[in-house]
Amino acid sequence: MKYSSYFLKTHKDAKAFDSINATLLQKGGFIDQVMSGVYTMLPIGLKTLTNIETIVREEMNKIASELLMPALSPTELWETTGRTGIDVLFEARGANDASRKRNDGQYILNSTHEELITPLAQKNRQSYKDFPFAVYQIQTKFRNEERAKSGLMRGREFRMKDMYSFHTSEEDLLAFYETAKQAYMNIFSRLGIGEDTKITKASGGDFTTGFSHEFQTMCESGEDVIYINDETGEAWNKEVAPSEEGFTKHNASEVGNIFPLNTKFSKAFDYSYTDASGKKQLVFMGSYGIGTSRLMGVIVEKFHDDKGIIWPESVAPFTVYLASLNRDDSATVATADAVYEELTRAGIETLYDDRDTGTGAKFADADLLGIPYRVVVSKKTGENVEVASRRTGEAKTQSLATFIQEIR
RNA sequence: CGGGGCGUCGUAUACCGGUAGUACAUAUGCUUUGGGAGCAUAUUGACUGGGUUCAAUUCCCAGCGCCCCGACCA
Repeated sequence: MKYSSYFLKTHKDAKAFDSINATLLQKGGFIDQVMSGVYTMLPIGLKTLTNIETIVREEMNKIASELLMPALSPTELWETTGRTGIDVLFEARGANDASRKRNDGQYILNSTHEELITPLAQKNRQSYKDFPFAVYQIQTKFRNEERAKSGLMRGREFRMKDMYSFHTSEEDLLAFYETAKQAYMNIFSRLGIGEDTKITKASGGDFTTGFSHEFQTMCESGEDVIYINDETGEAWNKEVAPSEEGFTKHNASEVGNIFPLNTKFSKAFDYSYTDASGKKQLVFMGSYGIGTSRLMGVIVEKFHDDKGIIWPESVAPFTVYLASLNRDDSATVATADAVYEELTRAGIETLYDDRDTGTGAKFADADLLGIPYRVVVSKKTGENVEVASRRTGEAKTQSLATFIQEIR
């Protein structure tokens, strides 16, 4: 991608927020705030988010089928489960409904999709032979948080992967639950935060008398507090309130949450399957969420320095930032063009800074945008290119062919 | 939902009861070109509604919005 034709604008003097991810992502032109807790994903931001979601999708496809449910749903579905009173729910109505004397609040902007998936599963899976199964989606969710804050870490409209599993017994549900846990850890490892992400026991809410589990990424700016047992390494959510003795406290951000729903929703929707003997039995369900846009914020919180973001290679919007210097020298420009073509042909995602700006501006953008490798072509580099690692800061001059070979 | 702060060019900010200033950005020209370049010129602004006043961007009230702290977060 050529910088000159990309819809990208960095902001040298962007406002500094207390939240690092809000500051850096806006300064780097990844996101644009529309209102409190609501952001546009700009092209380079969307590319990053898509990389995160692709990793999530690849791991989820191993255990579930992807589908896409609507953001809008009829209020009736939520009345079935009695969850219309949840104060984070957004209601929606047509702009002219009032003058047409129709009822207000006929629709809900979904904050989660148990109310939609349960009747959908019921339409399609009624025999014990059809079980177990799991479906998931990556979709935009709406929650009217009483206080949106911290950039992407707590929005009112945000991206989430939600999966739902269906079983004929609690044992089968719990077995799948463990499979999902493993899939989640695979995802967090691929995103570069595996070692810092703990599975914590948390309250099961009104779904179960047992625990639910949260995936908490240790992070200074996280809004949760977790307790890790010094001996066993077991982690607990603050709300479960273990004694503090023998535990180490960490700030953390909740990047995933899994719930054994058991029969709460199948009861509400009267969703039963027919067993081998012809009897009706209630379906057991589980739900599993990962906040993909929040993950993007958490990754920035964890990987940055005073110059900008340091994306892990797996999520970086581009692999290479090609800084073309000496744009007034046609031979050097020709070399840079050739390097760009070569990188592109090698399948390496490259942001080619072909702008006619000063060197400082290019280097500053390379650092701010957090692209893993900065490749410089200038009068100095001649037949070679200069390659600098964003993470280590180390720079070396080498042939392009060697560089391509090294990173492939 | 409680508390605090704020609302001024595209962005970040300053001043002011009577002509709103600066920086960045943008445009043009010249000079620059290995760490957010320099000079010159130009363009662009008071959240909304009400009140006080001869006069309100400034003071007061309300609404809306944003930031921060706390509570909340199935």
